[in-house]
Amino acid sequence: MARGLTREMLTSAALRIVDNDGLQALSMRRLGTELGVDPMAAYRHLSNKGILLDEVVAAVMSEIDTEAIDASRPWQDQLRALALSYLTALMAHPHVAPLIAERSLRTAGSLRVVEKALQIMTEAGAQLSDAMATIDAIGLLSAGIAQAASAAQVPANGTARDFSGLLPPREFPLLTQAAEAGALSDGLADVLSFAVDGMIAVLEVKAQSIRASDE
Amino acid sequence: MARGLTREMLTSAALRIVDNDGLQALSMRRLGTELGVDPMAAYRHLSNKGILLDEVVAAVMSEIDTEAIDASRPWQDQLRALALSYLTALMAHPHVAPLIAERSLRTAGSLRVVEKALQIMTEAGAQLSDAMATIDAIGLLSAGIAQAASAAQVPANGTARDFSGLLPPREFPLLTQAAEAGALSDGLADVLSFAVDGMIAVLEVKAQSIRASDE
DNA sequence: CACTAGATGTCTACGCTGTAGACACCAGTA
DNA sequence: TACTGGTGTCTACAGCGTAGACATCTAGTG
Repeated sequence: MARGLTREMLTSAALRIVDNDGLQALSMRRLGTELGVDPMAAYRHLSNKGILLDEVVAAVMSEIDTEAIDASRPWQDQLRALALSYLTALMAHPHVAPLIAERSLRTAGSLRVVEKALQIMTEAGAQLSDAMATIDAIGLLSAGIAQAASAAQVPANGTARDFSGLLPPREFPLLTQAAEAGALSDGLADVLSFAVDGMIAVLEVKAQSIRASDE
Repeated sequence: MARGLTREMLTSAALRIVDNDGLQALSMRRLGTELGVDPMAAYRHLSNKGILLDEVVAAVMSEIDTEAIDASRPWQDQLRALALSYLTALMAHPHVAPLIAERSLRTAGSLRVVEKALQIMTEAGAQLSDAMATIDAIGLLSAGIAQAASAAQVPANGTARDFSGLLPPREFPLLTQAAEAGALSDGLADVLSFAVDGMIAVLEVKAQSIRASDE
């Protein structure tokens, strides 16, 4: 009867399944098999599958390392580091990304990170609403990037991706050029830093103008 | 026997179902019911459900209005307008957003938009890789925003969202403040324009420095 | 020590899903 | 008129999440 089933065992087994075989592979039956236990056993610890998914999201979120950010560095670097930590955690479990995007980006587990980011930016003189926008953008972008990475890995049952060879150069000259330069599928991660740099630029300008009007 | 079933009828019925009742409501059986036809009839026109979903994505993409962009305006405005068109199309069908995020952001239907955006930015002196990054960011952010909007509408089967009343102010002072200011759930759409403005700023600076080194 | 109450794992079963395969019919061509 | 290919229908299968009954093991109480 294997009396020792716990929420943590279920969560980590679930995460293992998702990491190895993708999100669609995570069924309650598969989860049971993975732990050598009846599928229904999970329901003694988790009232439904949704809760299990929340738990998986929380597990990934808990891997984000906020302590590694050096508070002595300029706020711009801190923000960049935080964004990178976030993306890194997600990219470690790309198949979880759809869950993160779907189940709100601010589930309990990520509150810690959000608070940290707010702190960095407001101390730098940013307005709360701008800081929130920046955070949302970082979260959404990271989730999107990870999701794209996940989708690229899984064949995704009969969908026609990868038209690399077959896009008509007449109609799409620039796209063709970009594809040939490899700018399409590569460097999706650069998108985040590009966007973050952009938002930092805006925050800098705004903070400066506020400081100027204060004097 | 209703001899007149077409791919378009199936696609538009599917989109109607998704818009009204969410993505999880779209089953082949439901699709059949919607059209007063046997569930299996759809398989005469679409080899599997994945193709149907691709078709739905394409339908939404086709609603993006690239012609409405005024070429006489400065490129910054054009880019902003394009981003807004993209988001608007997605927000018209928020429940489709997960599909768009999952099935690559550059399915056939959106190539047109991507090419247009590339054109705007390269004519303004941007490098192709930077332009691609900007486009990816716009696409991912729009999809993320729409997805968040979709998730907020659907109760999402037993997940604990909306901790508005119950987040401990001691631990999360800034978050609490932001929540009280309503900066959390409102204005997700502002996130896109904030990020776009940021990336425009970066593109401007880069273009300027390139022009300077040319002389 | 005996007994009980609760927690936990197991089993069966229901209605849902996508879709394979056989069948029935109808339109157009030879 | 006979046939052929396209289309809609029907049945069936394996898989899903999970409700509800049952069995068993553990801890606490007298």
